[in-house]
Amino acid sequence: MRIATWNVNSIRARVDRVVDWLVREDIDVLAMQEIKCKPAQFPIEAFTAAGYEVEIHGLNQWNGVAIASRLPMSEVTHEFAGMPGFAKKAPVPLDPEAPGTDALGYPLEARALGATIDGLRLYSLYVPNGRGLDDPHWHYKLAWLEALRADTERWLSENPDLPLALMGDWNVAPFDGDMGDPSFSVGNSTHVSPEERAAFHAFEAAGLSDVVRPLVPEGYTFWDYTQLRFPRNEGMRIDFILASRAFADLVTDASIHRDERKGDGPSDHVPVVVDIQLEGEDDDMPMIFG
DNA sequence: ATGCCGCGGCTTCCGCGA
Repeated sequence: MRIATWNVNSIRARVDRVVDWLVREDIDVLAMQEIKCKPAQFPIEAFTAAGYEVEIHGLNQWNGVAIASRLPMSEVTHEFAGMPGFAKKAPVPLDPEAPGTDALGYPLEARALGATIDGLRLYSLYVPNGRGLDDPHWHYKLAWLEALRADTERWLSENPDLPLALMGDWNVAPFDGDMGDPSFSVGNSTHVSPEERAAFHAFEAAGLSDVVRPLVPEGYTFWDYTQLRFPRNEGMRIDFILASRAFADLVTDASIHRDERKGDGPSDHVPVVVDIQLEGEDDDMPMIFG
């Protein structure tokens, strides 16, 4: 079974590239971020024709997450408990009872989508960008990560053997080698501040691990469109698959599909893939006899 | 301090992204 995550930067602008890649790479499940549309605008027909069903969580032209799967999806959830919302200016009045708002009354954004597939609990996540170290959005980012970590800890305390994978655009470069964009300076920019890195590494204390890095130690997953960042390979590693022990034990391979940043009309992110071997699942490799 | 690119929309500029 091949599971992937990809920030597609508008599914309407990218649908042909995404579906071509799904088929070519024999992907079973794809967690997408930044679909940038509402469900009615999502080009679902192209996915259906290729044999995928799609769950979509999109509220407007910003953010938006989806999961495409060849296998049935169940227990589909939007958001997670305690997920904070955001607005540049506090809504007037702040009404926690209003639909689509958090406990303070701030509007929730479409940044998390969960589904159970073949016993695996999978999330497509789009962590807030942060914008700047003195920006309210940066505090929102930290609160959002902390709420997700608290939920993760609760899910795993209730079910320690849960095969859980949190997949997506984390907007954090956890190690110095993950940051190759010279416009970011470690300690003084978003994505590489001590606070963001601590918020990311707290998921390890909660029982998750990066299941791609041990198999793919090097490589970026994002390159800015401007300033020749891709040809100069000045990118960042910010897209991750963090998984519970039960999920990590199933992983047989992983890859970062750097070539998807090439050619006409690429996303600024590339897909990150894990291969897993489920109990009783036929190995995808052909058996060689004799 | 801004544009560089690319996206979407109450579109011909602006907000946002990382």
